[in-house]
Amino acid sequence: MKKSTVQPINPKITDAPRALKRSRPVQVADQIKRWVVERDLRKGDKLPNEAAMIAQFGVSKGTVREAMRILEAQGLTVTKTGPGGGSSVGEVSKDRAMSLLGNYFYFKDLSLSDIYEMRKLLEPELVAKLAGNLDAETLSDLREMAHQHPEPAQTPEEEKQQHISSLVFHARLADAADNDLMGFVISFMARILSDLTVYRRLYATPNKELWARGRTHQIDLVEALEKGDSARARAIMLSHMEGAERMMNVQEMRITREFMAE
Amino acid sequence: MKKSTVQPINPKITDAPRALKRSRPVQVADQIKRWVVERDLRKGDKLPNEAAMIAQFGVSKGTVREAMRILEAQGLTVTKTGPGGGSSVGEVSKDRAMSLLGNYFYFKDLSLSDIYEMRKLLEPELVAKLAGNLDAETLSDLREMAHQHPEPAQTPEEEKQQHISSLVFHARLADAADNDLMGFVISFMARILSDLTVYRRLYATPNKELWARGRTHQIDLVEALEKGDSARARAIMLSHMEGAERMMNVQEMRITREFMAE
DNA sequence: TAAGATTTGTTCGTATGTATC
DNA sequence: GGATACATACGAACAAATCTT
Repeated sequence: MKKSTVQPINPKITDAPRALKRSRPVQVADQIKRWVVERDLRKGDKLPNEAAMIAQFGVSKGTVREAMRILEAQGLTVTKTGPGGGSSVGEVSKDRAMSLLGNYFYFKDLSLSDIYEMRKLLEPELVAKLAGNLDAETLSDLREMAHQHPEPAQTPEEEKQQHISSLVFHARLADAADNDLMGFVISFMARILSDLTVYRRLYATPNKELWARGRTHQIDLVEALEKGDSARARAIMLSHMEGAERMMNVQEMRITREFMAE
Repeated sequence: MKKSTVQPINPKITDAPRALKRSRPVQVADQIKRWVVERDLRKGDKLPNEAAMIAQFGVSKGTVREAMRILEAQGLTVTKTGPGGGSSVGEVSKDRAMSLLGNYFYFKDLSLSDIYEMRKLLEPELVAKLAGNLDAETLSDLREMAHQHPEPAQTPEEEKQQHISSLVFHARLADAADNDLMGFVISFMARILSDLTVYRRLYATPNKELWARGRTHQIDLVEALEKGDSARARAIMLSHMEGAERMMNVQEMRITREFMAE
């Protein structure tokens, strides 16, 4: 087990006496954030333009621009040129949130078993909840994906492609969750797995048995979901996770050595 | 259940034909990221200084500075002034990663039951794994926290403080996890809960029974962890989660209406 | 302590690009 | 197409922080 220090949970309470020197642009960015929160601005709402901010904060154009870059980089604002342009509030996209979080794990060397431990806990529960509650469109999407690869992969490239398809299948399920937090975590794991650089080692030898089992699992799962059979859906997913994990558990995995943030 | 479109999982594959106009600073920031990844630079490693980048990329000083702000905002670099200063690679802190992810959920209106659903799945498993595997220091920290509030809260303010202490207890457990992903998710949930703005409603009426139960749970849990009794640790945690959830399940929760990112 | 060197931080003026009307 | 309103980018100068001697 890991030794670690107690993490401050709520900066507003525990970080009180810190008085770090924050550069002017960061201060401005913070003020703008506060401004947005105070007025409870939402997705499309516009911020003052450059000139107004220069006047408002008493800083130069360059400083304001740096501040806006900070907010943009965090996905909080978008900026357009031209008349009627300027900056406006923009909700953080799921994709960007995953990229930003991916940067954190870039330095962490997650193991495959870490990820599969989480998947085994979350994904069976997810499908159990989904059973009987999916709309027709989602079900037909899933069914289509399940039947997408009627033949075992012939080449490593095909094998890789099939694996990614499988992860898309899981992400589609995650998107159907009404629990946004659970959906995000599951999607994030699918994305990490699909970003692996070790494809070649993991999927170098097309594996007929794995292909057959994965395909059967998906088809059976869709059926259980449609019929509203929670217990069966859960069991299928757990079995699928265990199988996939067993197949990979020898490999040491490393997160894609690539910053994922846009 | 929610309708939603299929999310592209791997931008490198699915986003191929996008050719968004990226501003100069963003392009520069991306190039620097690639540069870092290619050379596999790590935590302290230094980047070229402003002057060198200006020459390297053929852009102005302002552009380089905006690029550096982008990287800083994502937690990827740190910059210092003075001789021997400049920018260097800096691993994304857990705290910042939580803030950035918090920005995503700012717009999402997570419900309390969403969070407790996840907590019930993850935290019992966490303590089951931890049982018998904690070092003496962590155990003594936990024991101390468990005994920290010998008396029930007298005021709403005390109540709030006790609740936060309890969340610190959970975060401390999360930090002891050897699964970084699981640890992060659990810590993140603790942070969201401690950032709630609805404190007054949730903890307005000091609740003796809740206090007694929470305290007993913590003390019993530490004992089970020390003795290596996985099953008991799991059961205690599950019971604790269920109790806490039941107490709160009437309330509609909203994420702190405050951008959390630094 | 003080001076000097180095590197980022900030400002201002000007010019250019871009979208809307 | 032209005018307008905005962001984008450049370059030169000076300010501030921090290290070294």
